[in-house]
Amino acid sequence: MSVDALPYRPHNHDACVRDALAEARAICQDHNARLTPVRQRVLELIWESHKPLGAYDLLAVLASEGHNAAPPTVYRALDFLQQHGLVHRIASLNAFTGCTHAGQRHTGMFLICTQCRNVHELASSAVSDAIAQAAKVEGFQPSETTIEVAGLCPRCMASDHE
Amino acid sequence: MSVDALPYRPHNHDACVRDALAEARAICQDHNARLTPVRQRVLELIWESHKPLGAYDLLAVLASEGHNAAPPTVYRALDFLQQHGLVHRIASLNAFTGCTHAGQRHTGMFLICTQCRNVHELASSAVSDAIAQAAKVEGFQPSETTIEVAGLCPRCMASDHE
DNA sequence: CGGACAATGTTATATTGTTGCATTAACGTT
DNA sequence: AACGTTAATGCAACAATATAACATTGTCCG
Repeated sequence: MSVDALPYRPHNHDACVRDALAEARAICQDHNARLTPVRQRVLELIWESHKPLGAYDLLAVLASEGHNAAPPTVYRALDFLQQHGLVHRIASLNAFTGCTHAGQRHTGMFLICTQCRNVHELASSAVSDAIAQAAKVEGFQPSETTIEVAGLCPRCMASDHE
Repeated sequence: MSVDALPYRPHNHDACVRDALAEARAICQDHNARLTPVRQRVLELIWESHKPLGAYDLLAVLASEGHNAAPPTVYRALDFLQQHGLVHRIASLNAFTGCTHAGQRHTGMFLICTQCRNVHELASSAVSDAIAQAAKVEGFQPSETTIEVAGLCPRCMASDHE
C-alpha cells in the first residue's frame, strides 16, 4: 500500500481496520442489525482505504472480486452503515469514510486535505456547541450537521515547503 | 408567489432581490468582472426563489424563457457567481443559493429547513473561530469551510405544533 | 415446514456535473 | 474603422452519482 493511502496521523493500519470491524460487529449486534457479507466488505474497503471512497469506487472493487454488484448493492450497504453510525458521507466529495467515533454520540467535523485526499474526523464540542448556539439564536432546531473543512494537512504542508 | 417561497424571516422580497442585484453589479465592477445577461439572470432567479435551486432547475427556467441553454451555460454562470462570492453551493443539496454577505469576508453557515426547504445564511464568528481553532490544533490549514445544518426553521416548528 | 420479513439481484432510469471544440462578442491597439 | 487578443457562449457528447421498481433469495421464528 502506498504511504499516501495512510492518514496523516501515523498508526498501525491493519490493527485499525481490524478494530473498526470488531467495533462494527459489536454495534450491529447491539442494534440487532445484520452485518452481512456485502455490508462488512464495504465497510472493510472503506477502512482499508482510509480515504473517502466513492460508491462507484467500491462498486469497482466488488466487481473485481467477482461480486456481481450493481449500484443499488453498494448504496444499500452504505445506507445501512450510515444508519448505524459506521460510516459518514462527505457531501463535498460525494464519498464515504469510516466513522472514527462509532457508537459515540457526536457530530463529526472533517478535515479534508486537498492534496493527499486524506480525511481526518474530529468531534469538537466547542464547534458543535457554537453551532448549536448560533442555531438556537435563530430559533432553528438542528437535526443533522455537516462540517467539512478543505485545506492542507500537516504532512502535505511540510512536504510543500521542502 | 407562494408564501412558502419566502424565507422565514419576513422582508420586502422585491426590494431584497433588487438590492442583491445592485450589490452584485457593484461587486463585479469592482472586480473588473462582467455580469453578463446570463449570469445576471441566473443570479436573479436564485434570489427570486430564495430557496436553493439546482442547476437543472435554473436550466429549465432559462429554457422556458426561450434561452437556448445547455448545462455548461448554467454551470459556467454558477462558477462565475461563486468565484465572485455572489452565490454559495449547498453541498448537501446539490443546489445554489444567493449569498447574503456578498462582499464581506465570511464563511457562511447554512440553516436548511427540511420541511419548507428555505435556507438561512449566517456568519457566526464564534463558529468560524471554533472551527479554525480545532483545525489549528491538528496542524491543519483550512481553505474552504462547509457548514450546513439541516433541521426545522421556526416557522415550520410553529406550524407543526398547531 | 411455512409464513413473514429482511436482504439482495437485476434492469432501467433519473439527476448532477464535465470535456472539448467551434463560434461569437468585447476590448484595447493601431 | 480594421485588427488581433482574450473572454464568453453555443453546442454535442459524455461522465459520474444516485434512485426506482420489481423479482428473487435468504433468514428467522412460530
